[in-house]
Amino acid sequence: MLDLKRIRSEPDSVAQALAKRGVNLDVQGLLELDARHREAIEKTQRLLAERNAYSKSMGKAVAQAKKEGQDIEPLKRKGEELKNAAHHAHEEESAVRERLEERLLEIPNIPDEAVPAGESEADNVEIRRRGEPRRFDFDVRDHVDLGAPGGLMDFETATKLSGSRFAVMRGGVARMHRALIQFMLDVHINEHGYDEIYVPFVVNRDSLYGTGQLPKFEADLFRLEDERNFYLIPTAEVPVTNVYRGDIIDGELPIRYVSHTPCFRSEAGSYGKDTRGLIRQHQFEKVELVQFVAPEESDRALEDLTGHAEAILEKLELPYRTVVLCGGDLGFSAARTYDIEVWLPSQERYREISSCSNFRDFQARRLKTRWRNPETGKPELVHTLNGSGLAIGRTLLAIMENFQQADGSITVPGALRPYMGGIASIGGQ
RNA sequence: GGAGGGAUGGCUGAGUGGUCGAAAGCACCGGUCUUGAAAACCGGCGUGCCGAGAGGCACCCAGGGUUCGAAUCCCUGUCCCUCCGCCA
Repeated sequence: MLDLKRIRSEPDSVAQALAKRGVNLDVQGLLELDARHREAIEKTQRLLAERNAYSKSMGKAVAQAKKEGQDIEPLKRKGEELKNAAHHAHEEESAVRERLEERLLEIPNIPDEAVPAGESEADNVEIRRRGEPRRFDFDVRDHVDLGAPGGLMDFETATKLSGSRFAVMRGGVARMHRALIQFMLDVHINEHGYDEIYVPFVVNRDSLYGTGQLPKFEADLFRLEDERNFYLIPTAEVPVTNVYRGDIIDGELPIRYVSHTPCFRSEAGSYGKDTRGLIRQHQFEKVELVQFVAPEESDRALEDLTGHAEAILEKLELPYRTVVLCGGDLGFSAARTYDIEVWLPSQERYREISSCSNFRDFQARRLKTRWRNPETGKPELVHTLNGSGLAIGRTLLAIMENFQQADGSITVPGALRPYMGGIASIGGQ
């Protein structure tokens, strides 16, 4: 959520910044609502103050009237009038506030100044490239073909069990999938200073509002048929960031959490896109990095966090590049995002494997997550960040494709072997 | 699933429908005293919103209601605790 005070004080620069992501903000309408809202507040408060003062004097007045044998009814009637006036004013105020909040909740975050202009993925700007794509002296297979023998990767069975966009994995592939989770968690805990946290995979609506999936992106979510309004998490970002919803954080910042969770996405509107293989699934695993930091630290924190995700690719010897998302490709809540893309030999291009974002105070304002700034002693909004470190399924398929051998077997990257009982290769034939 | 009890400021814990944003203690911050510290004493010590300011308004789990007036009464929901049942 944007700071209404900022929209009020510099409406043009806000509108201009949002234009960079292709959003046309109705500043005029917003400011009008805001003005009406504040008028309504003042009116309500004035009437309430009157009512309160009158009520306070009632005790004595009633006693006095009784002593003199007077009728109390007129006194009550005056009070009732005051009550009704205040009540109506309050209802009006609530109605205006509701409309204002509805609008505010649908406005995306303001992109950083440094975010490049652009409309789509094609306009993202590459900032670094690491590792050399391998040259193959045989015909490259994609992960679907590599995983087919022995049903190591079995999409037909998954379709029977559930439908399209699900996977069944067996044997060495399933084992590597599990190994990747352990490997990534260990690296982030031991080398990057994150605390592991385990969270629910089912969340309520408040949590989804907090991080920004709702109200606008309901269609991307799986909702449980349940009167409690539960949703399956689309990413660990939701439960992990919501850990501090409504809190004033007591301890020191930064707080760094790493969490492994499954993620569920209905992928509405993606029909015909990446239908083959593991790239786009309704269910996938992810190791997620989440940070809560002091505002002045968030720029550096994003660089750090992105580096932590990149470190995994380097340890796994996977070629990748990192891009800055342009305004048009930026997610709803993000002010700045780096996508890390891994090289896929079968597609001869880089594909997203991690997305690392700085949300600044956008999520914190929705979440009401604050910390006590030691310099001012006052509660202030924190900055939140997160990034995949990494998406497990996509890492798995990247390893399969990049480490494939002519016989169809897959060499296990050195860093992963301790997590797979020391074996050097899986699959094959 | 059944029966009962509860939710008050960082913590503990009072609170009769009116003068309660709320006693008291602890913790914390500042001061006096002290060579220093402790003790003692004095003062301060929640959050948000409106307002140029003075000040005002709201918040005692959440949302409704009764009342001139609600932390206190009523309804609904959430969460926690105890007991029974079931269960990985």
